[in-house]
Amino acid sequence: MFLEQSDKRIGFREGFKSMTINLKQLSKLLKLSPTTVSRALADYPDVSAKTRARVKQMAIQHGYQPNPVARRLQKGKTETIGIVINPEQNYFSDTFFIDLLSGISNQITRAGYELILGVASDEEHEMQSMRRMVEGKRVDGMILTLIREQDPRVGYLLDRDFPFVLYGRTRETRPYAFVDMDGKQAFEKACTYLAGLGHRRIALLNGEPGFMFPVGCREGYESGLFLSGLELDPDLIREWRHKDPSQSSYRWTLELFKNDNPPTAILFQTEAVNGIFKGLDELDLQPGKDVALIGYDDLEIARIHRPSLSVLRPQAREAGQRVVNILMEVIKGEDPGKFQEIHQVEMVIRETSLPPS
Amino acid sequence: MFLEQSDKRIGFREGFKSMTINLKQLSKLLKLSPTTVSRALADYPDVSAKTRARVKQMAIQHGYQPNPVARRLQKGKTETIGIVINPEQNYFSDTFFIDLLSGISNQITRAGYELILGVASDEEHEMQSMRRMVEGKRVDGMILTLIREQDPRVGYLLDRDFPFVLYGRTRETRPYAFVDMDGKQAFEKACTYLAGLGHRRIALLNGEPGFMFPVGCREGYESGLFLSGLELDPDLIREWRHKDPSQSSYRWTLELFKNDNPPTAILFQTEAVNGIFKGLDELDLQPGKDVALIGYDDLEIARIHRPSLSVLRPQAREAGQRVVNILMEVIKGEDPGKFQEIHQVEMVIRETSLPPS
DNA sequence: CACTTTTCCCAAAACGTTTTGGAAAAAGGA
DNA sequence: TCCTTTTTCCAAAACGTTTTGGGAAAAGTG
Repeated sequence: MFLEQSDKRIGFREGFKSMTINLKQLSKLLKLSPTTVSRALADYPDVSAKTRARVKQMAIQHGYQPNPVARRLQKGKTETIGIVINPEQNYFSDTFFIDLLSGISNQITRAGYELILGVASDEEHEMQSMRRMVEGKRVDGMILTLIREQDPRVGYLLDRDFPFVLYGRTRETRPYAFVDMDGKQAFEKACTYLAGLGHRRIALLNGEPGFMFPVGCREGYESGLFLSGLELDPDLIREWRHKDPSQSSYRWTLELFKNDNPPTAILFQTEAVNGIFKGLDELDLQPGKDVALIGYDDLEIARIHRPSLSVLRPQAREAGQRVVNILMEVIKGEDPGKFQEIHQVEMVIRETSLPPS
Repeated sequence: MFLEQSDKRIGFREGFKSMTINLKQLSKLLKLSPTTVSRALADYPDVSAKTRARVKQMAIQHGYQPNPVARRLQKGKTETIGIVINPEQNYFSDTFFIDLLSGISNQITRAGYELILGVASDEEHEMQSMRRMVEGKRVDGMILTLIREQDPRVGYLLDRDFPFVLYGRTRETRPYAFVDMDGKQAFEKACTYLAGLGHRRIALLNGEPGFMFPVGCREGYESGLFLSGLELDPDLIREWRHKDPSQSSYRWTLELFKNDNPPTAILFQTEAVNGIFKGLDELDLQPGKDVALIGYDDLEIARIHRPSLSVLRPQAREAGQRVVNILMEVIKGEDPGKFQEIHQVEMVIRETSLPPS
């Protein structure tokens, strides 16, 4: 059994020689038309059960897989989703992001789609990378993460009616699809929990301003204080920076305890924990004993540290899967406004959330 | 000015409406054939300078970009590179990997290619994800990372003559292309440096067995000891596990100092530093003062810790760029055996590499 | 049996490029 | 002027699918 194409290519020694069969060759083998073979494989009802079985068997035997590039051209779809990550916002130290990406990737593969990745180190390159994907017709849809309060990417995509889903939210009046964690509810829960234990001075080390996530965190924090009858003290709130989470949180921790009336508990994003530990250590304060701690994100350090860290645990993997499923609907033409999901965040109480001593 | 296609699609309200122009429409606008327009844009010499300019101007004006899917079909290339990452080997906590990915991505974009990402949580899924890319004709080449001593992926790709480049090396007799860091030389350098300071008991906390990188580390360590006239003590060598770097290194650190003749210095991969710090802390040993430390990889923690950590610093970003450049050559049909690069690793002396006290 | 319906298959077109193999027009040479 | 060479352009084919719009044969119906 030899194939037409491989004959043609004899002596064609440069590059990778594809030894795979294509539709025409397969149909010749079966003495059927390419049409019928294609339709048999796609389970169209207008091909008899017998030939369908025969076609499928032969396809498997020869390891036939339709050339995705040709299919994409014909279907007018790229079968591809784009995402742009930003290494400067050292996002990756979070297992959470890997979980998100893992959920996204699995679901995309299940749909027979591809995930293409852009890496951009600042806002301008992020936009540039996205434009290349969108205007270059390289993707059918975009996934956006690490959303800013004012995020030009969202306006850009809305303007051209291009399918996308946010992991997060932004300030934008037009309807769009998103999956977000309920940071507000999470921080409210953590805050009232600590207050319930008797803590009266609860500090918040929040994420970098300009991004949307810290906004919800702060709302939850304030609401938690309010519900517990505690007063807001601006001195107990500060933000760390993405580019040096540990350094900025370290400095702030030191400052925090210069306060006449220092806190007995801190809420923060686990990413910044190293700086806090370092600061507390320097001040001879025991984490969990002298100061209660609850972090957002269940990173490895939270589990292995002694005392182990109480955390708020977002289900990133499932969120990633939802993002993809929603994006597929939006690509099909569904109204994006219908897909706005806010996921609950679980609280995991470990050893650093005791009553004040 | 209206376009044929947009007329046809009036009322076609589902999904994203492409408002972009294609080659036929552009050539109609220019009153030229598609052939000429295509060749003008590709700078073929058989189109006059004047029309070339006219074509390019019009192309820019209408934002024409050739449809990559159509081009790929015609050219018989996917213009796409694949990579599979494994979140279980929590590789991402390393900024180093992000640097690598960043270099890879930038260079791929520069070449007009795409990077598609697979996420797989174990060896079997890694293989499966790669097979989908290769046999499904979804990529022109593969990049492999986190290489094992016996790595079935390499054999698989060699068997079908498929272009690929390793970041790392493996045990394989057939020639293949790789870019690797000189772990051996790095650890040798660190070891002789410490010995030169007067350390006589130098321990090695190595990476997970089964992977290739730790092999080089150990060779360098042993060679460093030998060059310094020190004897190898198997009690001073242990491996940590990818799935819980901190936990495993913590336990080993405690064991290590139960030794009658404990070490005065430790070589390790920075990823495992948290466990070491924790262990030393528990033993009331000061890092850098009581025990000298040199880690491999310049992570954030190494810079911000006090005392700051001396490290071996691989240039991951540049390595990533080299990987891509080499892969492009291999795809063109160059002999992979020609491309075997071993990059030097720089040593950065900070505060944890003092003479023994 | 004659007619209609259903079943099963296929030729041709289409997706949007690039490449091939000329051909017409312009320029150069005697 | 006539022939050759160079310049400039283009029609058609090709890449490998899926979809469109039938059409022939088989089955059902009276």
